[in-house]
Amino acid sequence: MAERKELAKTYEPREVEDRIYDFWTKGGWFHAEPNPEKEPYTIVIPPPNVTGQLHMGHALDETLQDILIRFKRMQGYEALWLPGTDHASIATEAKVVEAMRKEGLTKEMLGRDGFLERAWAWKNQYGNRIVDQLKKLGSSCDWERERFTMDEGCSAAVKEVFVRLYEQGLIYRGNRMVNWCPHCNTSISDAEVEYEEKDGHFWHLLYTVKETGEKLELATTRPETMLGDTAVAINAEDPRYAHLHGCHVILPLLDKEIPIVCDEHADMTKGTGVVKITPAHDPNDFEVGKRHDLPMIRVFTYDGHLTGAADKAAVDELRASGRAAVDEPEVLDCGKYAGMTALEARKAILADLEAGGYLKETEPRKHDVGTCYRCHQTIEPMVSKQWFVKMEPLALPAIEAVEKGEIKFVPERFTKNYMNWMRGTRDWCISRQLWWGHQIPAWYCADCGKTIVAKEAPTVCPKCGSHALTQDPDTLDTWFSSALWPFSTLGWPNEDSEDLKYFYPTDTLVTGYDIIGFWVSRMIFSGLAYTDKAPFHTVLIHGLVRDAQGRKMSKSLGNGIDPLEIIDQYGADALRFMLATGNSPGNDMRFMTDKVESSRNFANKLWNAARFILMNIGDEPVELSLPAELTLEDKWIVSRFNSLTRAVTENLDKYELGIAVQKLYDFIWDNFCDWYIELCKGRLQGENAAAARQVLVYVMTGMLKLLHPFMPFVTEEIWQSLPHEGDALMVSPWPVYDEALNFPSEEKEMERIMEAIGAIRNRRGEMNVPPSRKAQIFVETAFEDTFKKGVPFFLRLASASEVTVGEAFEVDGAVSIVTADATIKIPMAELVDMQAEKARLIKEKETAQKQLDGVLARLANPSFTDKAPEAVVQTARDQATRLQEKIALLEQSMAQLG
RNA sequence: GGAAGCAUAGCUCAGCUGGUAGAGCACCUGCCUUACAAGCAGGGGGUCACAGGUUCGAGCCCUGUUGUUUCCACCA
Repeated sequence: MAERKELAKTYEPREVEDRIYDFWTKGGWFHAEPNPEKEPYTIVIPPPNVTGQLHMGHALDETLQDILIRFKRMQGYEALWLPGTDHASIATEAKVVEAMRKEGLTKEMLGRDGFLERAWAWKNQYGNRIVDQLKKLGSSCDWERERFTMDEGCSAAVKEVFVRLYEQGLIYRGNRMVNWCPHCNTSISDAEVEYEEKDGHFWHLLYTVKETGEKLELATTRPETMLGDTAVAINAEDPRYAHLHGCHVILPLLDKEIPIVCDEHADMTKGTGVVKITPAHDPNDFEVGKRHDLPMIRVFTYDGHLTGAADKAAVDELRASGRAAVDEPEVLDCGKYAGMTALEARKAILADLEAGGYLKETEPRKHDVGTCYRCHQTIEPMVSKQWFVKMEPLALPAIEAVEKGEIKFVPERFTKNYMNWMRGTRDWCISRQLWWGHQIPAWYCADCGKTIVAKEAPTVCPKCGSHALTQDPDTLDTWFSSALWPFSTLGWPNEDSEDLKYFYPTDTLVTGYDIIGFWVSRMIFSGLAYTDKAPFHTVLIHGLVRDAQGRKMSKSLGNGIDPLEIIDQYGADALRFMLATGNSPGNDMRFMTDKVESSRNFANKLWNAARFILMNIGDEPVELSLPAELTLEDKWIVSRFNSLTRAVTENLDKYELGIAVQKLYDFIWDNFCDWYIELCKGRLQGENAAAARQVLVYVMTGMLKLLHPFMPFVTEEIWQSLPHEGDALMVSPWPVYDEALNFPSEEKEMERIMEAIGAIRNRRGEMNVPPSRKAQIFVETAFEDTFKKGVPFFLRLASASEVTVGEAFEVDGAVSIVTADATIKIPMAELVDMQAEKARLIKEKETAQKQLDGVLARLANPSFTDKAPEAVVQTARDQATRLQEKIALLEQSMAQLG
């Protein structure tokens, strides 16, 4: 048994948390190893951005994971919580570029190697910050296994997957419509585009039909793309334009002839039914262009300016050399507009259109604009040569696995969310024009144009023998490596890895609903495709932590609350408890300081209960088992605790963490502190103190265990101070329900006494009698044995000076208090207004009568007694009996008052 | 346009497979009762958004309505 310590007067988390965390780490209890004696339980952390800072969303996510991991660890599983960080390509690169900008440096000035050196230095400087912050929360991660998405193992996995998919034809490179962010200077995937409503305009333009000379009106929100128009489209069914089939229009400003095509994309009901077609800069137009074999003309450079002579020359040269892809778009020399930004070009082009009489009208209009999820700049749809993952063959098994129940979402409704995403997903653009990330393992031969995809850099072109090979400069989407996280961190692609064999597939994935599409879905199809197994069986989805007004916490609003400040002020346990309480799975929650405060108060309550026990233990040795003889109140609390054990365990198994923690809170505060400790106080002064101490320690220890996953620090600290077996609470065995400790009849008896005490307190309160005014009480009851056992409790908890239990008493000038099991008479003549007393009894009888009528009405209904379950009917009968007894007792009291 | 969530006490939210409404905070009353005033005892306060339906019985299931939030798609 370890040495016991004195506990400070109030719980001071700041003095406890770091010390306890250190103690756990030194104990090595966070570490997991393949162990054939035990069942594994594995969670991989959703890796936070390596240069990020801990925010409330992380705090919630980590808290839930730590609760599950600590619970399973105590249950005897080999519990592994595998931590790590994500390289977060765009976010990190942007930060590094920004820092460089302040020094007057650009990426180009440093070159790729120089830039990467700085990026790694940045990562090494800030990468540990988030890890340290996770520790502050109490996260019991296996830090010996910490991983990074760009470390050697994860990089090997990335290359392996890329090469495999390429060989299977599931990765291809081509000119496709992508979302181009001119600010981040890279393509981004469809999932990374966020739509925001912005004020814009609808410009109505007039194009002249070559054959008929008539003006054709069409509307556009992006006039700056018109230089790249290669057709206008009408609907074949549209009677207004039937006569124009096969005709042409003259494109203003360029004075160029382009065809009128019939295409279903032209919607007769929208606008004038005529739509301009810019295949290189609009996703729909791209499709129209393909259907009608229209030329694609690019008018934007990749950094968002209009193209000029040099841009055109570069592509023309590529074409002349024969190395251009067949689908390489043409580039226009935009002449006077060349070099303008999209916005400048829009102004200039509109001015010229107006001057030429081509602008009919400008209509203000709100519309949704695609923006980059990182920088929120308007994205330009653009045809660009990128790498893509062919999604359909990968999505099908991923849909099936969820349909078959191999993977379950909790709550279940998020399955639909996932399915929608999976079914609707288009090919995934995975190349990014960034340097921070996994460089694409593809090399191009300068001499013959051959593409070589390999895990190792080739030295010679297998087709022509040339040595002029250059690697694709692009890197992969961050989510490409995150998708492999559940197995790349466990040793994959090495199939013989002991860790992989033992810990994979993992068990539970805990994450927010906002990244089901980004991440969860991609891990699922990746796991199925490369390991043949679903990477986890359960996805526990939680909501967002919002601010007190219900708004999303964001940097721009400045309404974010720093979890570290909350921890500093209230303690990690209070924060964790608050995040786990009063919230059902998948729902958003609001962050409110008073909720943290009340959690902090709860930690302090527990702390003081422990102080009380320690004070009473003193230097006495205490047996850790239950005493042989249990009193009524002992059996009551032990039995209640036994049920609590089952309820908490069941709810944790169902991922109902909020319900589990609520039950714990109620038991600890109400049953244990407010009742059991008070019930014990008398006994602790007497001869039977040892047994009471034993029960107190027994129940307290059990509560600490059940509460430990939620509030690890304070529970460990208390446990260490109490008599205990073993090294640490965090690795002590989880309590198990024991039928031998179930005492329903004692629970019932105790409740009779507690109800009577409550009724007395209530009456005294209503009559404003201070507790110091003790009074004699007479208990008339049919349960004499029970109430005789309760005598000491009445003395202590019901301000009784003397208690007499019997069948009937004649007491003059008494207040009558009636429960279902007893009538309590308190002679307090000087305090009693007999008229008021009588009125009160009448009112109470009326209330009881009303309730009784309701119950009797139900029982009188034959369809109720026939159809309702027997237990429900029986409850109603019992209720009726109790109410009848109560009414009888009330009548008796009224008769005595006269 | 498609889908989903939410609507319960003054506020923030629980209420798991239908059995007759709970907590925290706030409010009112009385208490420093030797673990805790970050506390103790007691109290007031709810047509469970609205309208129908199923059922012996609905906060919970079904349909519709309103308000609100979110996701996805589209918007020339």
